[in-house]
Amino acid sequence: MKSAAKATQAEDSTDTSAQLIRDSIREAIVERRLSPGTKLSENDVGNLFNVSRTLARAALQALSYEGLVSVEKNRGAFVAYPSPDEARQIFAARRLVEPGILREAAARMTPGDISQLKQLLLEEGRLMSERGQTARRAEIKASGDFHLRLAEISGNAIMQRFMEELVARSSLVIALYGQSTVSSCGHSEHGDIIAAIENDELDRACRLMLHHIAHIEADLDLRERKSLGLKEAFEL
Amino acid sequence: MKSAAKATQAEDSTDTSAQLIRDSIREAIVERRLSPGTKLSENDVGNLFNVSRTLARAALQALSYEGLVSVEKNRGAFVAYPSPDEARQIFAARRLVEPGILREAAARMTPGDISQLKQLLLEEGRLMSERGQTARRAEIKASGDFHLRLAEISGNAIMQRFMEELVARSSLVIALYGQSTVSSCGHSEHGDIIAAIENDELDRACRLMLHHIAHIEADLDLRERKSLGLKEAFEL
DNA sequence: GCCGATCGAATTGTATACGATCATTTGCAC
DNA sequence: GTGCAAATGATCGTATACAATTCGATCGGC
Repeated sequence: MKSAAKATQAEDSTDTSAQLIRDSIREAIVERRLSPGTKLSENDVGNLFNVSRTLARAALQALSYEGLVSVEKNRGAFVAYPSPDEARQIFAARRLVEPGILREAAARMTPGDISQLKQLLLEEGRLMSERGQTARRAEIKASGDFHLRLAEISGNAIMQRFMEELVARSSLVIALYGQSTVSSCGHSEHGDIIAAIENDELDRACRLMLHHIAHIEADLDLRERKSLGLKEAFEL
Repeated sequence: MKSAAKATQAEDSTDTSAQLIRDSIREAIVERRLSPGTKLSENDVGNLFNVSRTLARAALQALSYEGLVSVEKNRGAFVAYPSPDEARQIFAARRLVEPGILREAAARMTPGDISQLKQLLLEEGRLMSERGQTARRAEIKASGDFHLRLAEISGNAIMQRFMEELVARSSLVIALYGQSTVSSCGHSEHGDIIAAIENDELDRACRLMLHHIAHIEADLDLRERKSLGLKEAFEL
């Protein structure tokens, strides 16, 4: 069902265990079951997935390359804790590439793609009205999947992988700096973008996308949060 | 001197050996000392760098993530052999991101940056007029460095890393499908772009960049080259 | 009582070992 | 001589073992 799994499966089903572990951990990070800063010990990861440290380590290194975990020499791997500056760069990158992806996707979009995107929106809306942790997590992922699906439709595997990285890291940023309890994306904005595409208003769709990204970013409080483990924690 | 080394060094000098090996191999690929399809056995790589297979493997996996080598399950790692379709995607991605990077870079560019870029062009021109393998290799790298330097000036580390991947993979594509003996980039076009930036003609600079990329791509012969190890090789 | 040094447990860095898979070649039948 | 099958060699996948480093705790000094 999810695109990543489908792609790798179609490839050659040549998934080494390390990649499965990597995907599992990434999913956990994106769904915010793992918080930024959480230590990911090689032993613990290995035990959790019943493999040796070798594979756990490989998975962590791969995640490090995606920017989702940071490995510090001789100290271990941690779920990434993006700095405000990194956060800004992530969203700057999204502003830079998503309009272009949207244009490409719109050019190649079939009626089937559109109805599939609409169904994604429906699902997203359904999850929004639901209560509970699992619904919340599914909603987070669904809102990201909208952007990923566009990248997939654009037909450029390289941009697709890049967007996967950006969406995942965005989730981390939102987990860290997001303010409003309402989760990641303004849901209606996704619908507006689709509508604009359907009406062949490509420029408007791109503007909407930029506004959408700006809207997400505006909900962040990107101030340096020093350790906060000092007196400030009690001065309130 | 080169940006990658500087960045990692400034970071924390926390370079594990695997990363050094990865960088060495990447450099060899970009400079086309390693041809597409060359087998990179874990044993050979390990022996070459006097490390165990563990580290060699880690380096190869990292390169695989960058798309520079392809690892085939139970068969080994090979210098990537991008298909024509992949090649098109690489250049499509560059057309998509480089104008945006250029805009960002122009907005932040200092006089020092400009003179540094000009110096890069000078060096590039000098190498072009020189003869010999080493000059050719240096020229290839220098022409890529122009694009990388722009990404660096843009101040977005994420886009910078992405461009590093795109430039490296472009080098592979050119090695495979390039026709004209004259190496990768039309040198003068780099100068034109700088000139446009200096004159605050940002739109023109972006157009020039797009033309430049198109120009590189136009020099490719992106036809499927089936194995070619059959009778076709002698039918000529 | 508080601060710094030393020791120990835990964790990572790297190497080696063993089982599994794939490519090649040898040998046999036809 | 040709084609298929089994054995052989090389290479990869994964686990385990040992060395190096870090973090925390205990102990001694002030």
